[in-house]
Amino acid sequence: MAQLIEYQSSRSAKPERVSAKMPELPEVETSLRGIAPHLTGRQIAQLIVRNPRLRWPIPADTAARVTGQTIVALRRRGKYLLLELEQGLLLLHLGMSGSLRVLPVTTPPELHDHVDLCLEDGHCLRFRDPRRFGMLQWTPAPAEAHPLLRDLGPEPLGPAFSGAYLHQRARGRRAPIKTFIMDSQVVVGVGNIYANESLHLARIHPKRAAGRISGERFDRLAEAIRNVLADAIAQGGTSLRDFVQEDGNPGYFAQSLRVYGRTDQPCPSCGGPIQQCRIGQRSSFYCSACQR
DNA sequence: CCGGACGCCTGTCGGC
DNA sequence: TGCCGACAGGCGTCCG
Repeated sequence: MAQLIEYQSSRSAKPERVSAKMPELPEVETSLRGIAPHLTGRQIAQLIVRNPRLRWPIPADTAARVTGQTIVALRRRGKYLLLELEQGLLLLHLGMSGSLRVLPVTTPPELHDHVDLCLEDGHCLRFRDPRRFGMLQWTPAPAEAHPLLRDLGPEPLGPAFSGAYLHQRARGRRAPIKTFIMDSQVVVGVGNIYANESLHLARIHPKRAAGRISGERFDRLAEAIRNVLADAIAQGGTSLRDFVQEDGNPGYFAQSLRVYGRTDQPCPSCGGPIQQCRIGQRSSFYCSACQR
């Protein structure tokens, strides 16, 4: 099956959509919803690791740790997927090129299909990750105690996240607001794409110092972040069935974008040209008329 | 404590 | 046409 949407570089003539190859929070949530019905309550028959060299190497004893265990529940924390087992949990991160599908174990693996979590029912959860920025780790620790999860900020769609919260955390911070909201200790799940989109929606300049933004504008920003993420999750619902196809679509979805990758194109609000700059080593896009 | 830079990795694309 | 450098990005880690 042809790729649904082709990737458009930031300087190309008409980039309106971007392939959802970059798992941000909505993609992870969509993955969770797609795979959970196929995994919950199932027993792990085998773990096949074809290439253990991900972000951190998959320890050699991981298969022994998880084989025979039942997957009790699946959860998401930030961009981490948590598979709760009878003993311990499996942490899974998609990095920036990871994707998950549920397939018959007989489906031949392709290049970059690094891991199969095989179930007793003849299916497997297949993890593909060309750039290998993802991770898979078993840990006996409860999620709250794990070093990678312990210091994470609140969920942007949860009750602890608000403009008042952001305002309080930003006090004294001189970092650009874009860097600030991409800090997972401040709030989880806001990657580069959605940071750009949220700031445009909230009409805040991405370079503005976080500590110099009013409470009112933080209210707007918190709402923008929630709306942008919730909309993307809602779009993802339409492609859930792709998770059980074996013909290559990883089940992600295309996202319509206001500013990301749209350098020199008209701002959707005022028609002025979208600007591009670098903030914290990341490409940033904004409208210099709308965002202050 | 804070902020900025770096490195991991591969596929894609522009330029020569 | 082929090669090569730049770029994309999450995020832990290191350094000033």
